[in-house]
Amino acid sequence: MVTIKDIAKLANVSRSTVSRVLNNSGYVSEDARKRVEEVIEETGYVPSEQAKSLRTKKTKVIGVILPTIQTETPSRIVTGVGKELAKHGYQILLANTNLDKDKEFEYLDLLKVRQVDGIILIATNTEPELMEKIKAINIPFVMIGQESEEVMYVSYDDYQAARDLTSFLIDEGHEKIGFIGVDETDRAVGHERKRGYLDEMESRKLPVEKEWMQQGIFDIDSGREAMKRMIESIGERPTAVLAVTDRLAIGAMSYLKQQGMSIPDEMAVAGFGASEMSQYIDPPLTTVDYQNEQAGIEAAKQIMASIRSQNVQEKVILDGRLIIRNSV
Amino acid sequence: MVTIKDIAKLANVSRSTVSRVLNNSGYVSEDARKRVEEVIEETGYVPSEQAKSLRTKKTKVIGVILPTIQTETPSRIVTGVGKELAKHGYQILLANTNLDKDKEFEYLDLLKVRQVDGIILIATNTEPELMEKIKAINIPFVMIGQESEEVMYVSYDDYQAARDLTSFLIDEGHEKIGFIGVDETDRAVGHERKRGYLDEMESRKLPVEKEWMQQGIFDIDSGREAMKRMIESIGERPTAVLAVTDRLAIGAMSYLKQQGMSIPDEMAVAGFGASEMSQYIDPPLTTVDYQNEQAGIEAAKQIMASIRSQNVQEKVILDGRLIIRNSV
DNA sequence: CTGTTAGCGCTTTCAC
DNA sequence: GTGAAAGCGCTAACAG
Repeated sequence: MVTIKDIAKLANVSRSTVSRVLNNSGYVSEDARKRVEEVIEETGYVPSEQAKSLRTKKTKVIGVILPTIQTETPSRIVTGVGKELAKHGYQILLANTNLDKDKEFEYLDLLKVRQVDGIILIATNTEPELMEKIKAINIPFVMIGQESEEVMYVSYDDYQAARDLTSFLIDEGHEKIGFIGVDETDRAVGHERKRGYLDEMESRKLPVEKEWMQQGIFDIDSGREAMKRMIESIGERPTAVLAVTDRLAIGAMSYLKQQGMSIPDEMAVAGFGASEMSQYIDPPLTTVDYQNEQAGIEAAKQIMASIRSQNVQEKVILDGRLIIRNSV
Repeated sequence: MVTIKDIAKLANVSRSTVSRVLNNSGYVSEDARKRVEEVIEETGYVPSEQAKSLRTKKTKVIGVILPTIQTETPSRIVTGVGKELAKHGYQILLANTNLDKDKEFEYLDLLKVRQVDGIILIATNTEPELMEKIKAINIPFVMIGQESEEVMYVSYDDYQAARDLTSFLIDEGHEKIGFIGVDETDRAVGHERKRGYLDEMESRKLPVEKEWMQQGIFDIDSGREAMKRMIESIGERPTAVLAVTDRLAIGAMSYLKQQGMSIPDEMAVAGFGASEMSQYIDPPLTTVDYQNEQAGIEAAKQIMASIRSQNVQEKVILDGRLIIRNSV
């Protein structure tokens, strides 16, 4: 391996001088600079990031903790983060919890040990212990997808989007509207979207039956199951259903179609997330586009600003954009 | 920041002794060990991976180069790689080319500079210059998804899977079978799957019309377009179509349904990849499951073996498993 | 069993 | 303008 020492020797200068031309810092005579550059060229030398960061305390690596890489939202976010970071010569160290919450804690430690310059967490919850831990870690940090007073974050306006979508359903003539949610420990998806739905229903003076509110987890099958429970319940049947993710909505549609019900005539369906499939499923799904990639870009920008201790925005809240298709 | 020096001082031993208890190497008296461990506990000290790897030349990081993180195959592979690597205390440094082939070269260099202990490439091609570069980089390396005599790889038996699927279609009574492929620079997906299809057709003495062979790129829309071209061509229409990815197949189905054609009665459709949507689309898609996560695990195992210079398998070829559903 | 010493590859004063 | 020297945090002979 060729090191700065070799270059110095070959160019007949000291290591300091080589370092200077490498970093464009301090004075270097044209002559010396030329010699050094030539030798670098010839040898194909590249300085070791290793050694550099031991000295400078900067690794140019950002740790990204995420719950899974197998669904579209986090994938898009990571893509955005990666694109923005690449512009600054930073890279992503991946920490995939595979939905194991304990690992969020573990990875926080691990990333600290690895001396990453910053951490981005694609969050599924905002449990106090987690927030505590993050503050204790004391590394530039940005959370994506959830809100908390304690940390910097990029989030979506889940409440408003849910209200808008519910409002749209009502405007289309629906009065009995069902809801498929998820656990409320996920504040953004579980709590806020539900709150938006409920508030909008209430402000329009529309009743909500208990059986119309079902809960799933994040997969397609649980959407099926939730829809099944809603349909099989005895009371009045809703004419539309709002699912808090596209996957749940797709599961719901799958069940409805299997039962021979027509969408949207017998049951309108809407989701969240603008998944790729939402436009190819039959009928195409009405949903909310959250610009996930943009969220990733914003988070990366924030963390870069934070690292450079520039003026940092404590929070960025992105809007959802309603995409109206034939499922309603 | 608390360093080994601090621990040494506080525990009244030398840095070497601290290092010894840290790494469980060499002899350390019970007494000293206890003192050191206590101090470590109290201070919450964790050794810097930075410094360690400068010394040991091991970073415990594996670079993963991939074309995109937004489709299921690479996501599943990365999940597998991550799981296996985590067992060994290794992490993934992500290098997402966003389908820009030039970046494969750039990232190879970048990962080298970062001194990663190994590189895994989720490959879309096996161009000679790329293979050259990889060998020049001289870091433990495993390629996934493509084959090459030059490097270690984990791949799928694309040829056989394509033959099997074609054979299945024929067994179901189809004689006129169309094909939606991709560019053959992607040897595995473009070339081998096509070869499997053609060989099987030939061995069964079935003709293949030129118009039955269409080409798309990797997205759903291009599947639609390809199907459209096939349907609109003048000659005889096939009764079944084989698409080399599920997304292409889903695009094709989307077009067929839009045209009011019934699947599988008027046109049977089959894909590759066992995408999640394949089971929820209507009708559920016949496809080939490639155990992508397993491929990631295998690749990680190989690279770990290679790093530890244990006996390494030069190649691992995984089978595809036919999943028969109602689209045929 | 333990400490001393040297050094990984680089940056950064501080003199000259 | 340039070099010498120190040091980032750690490991690994080597000597005792």
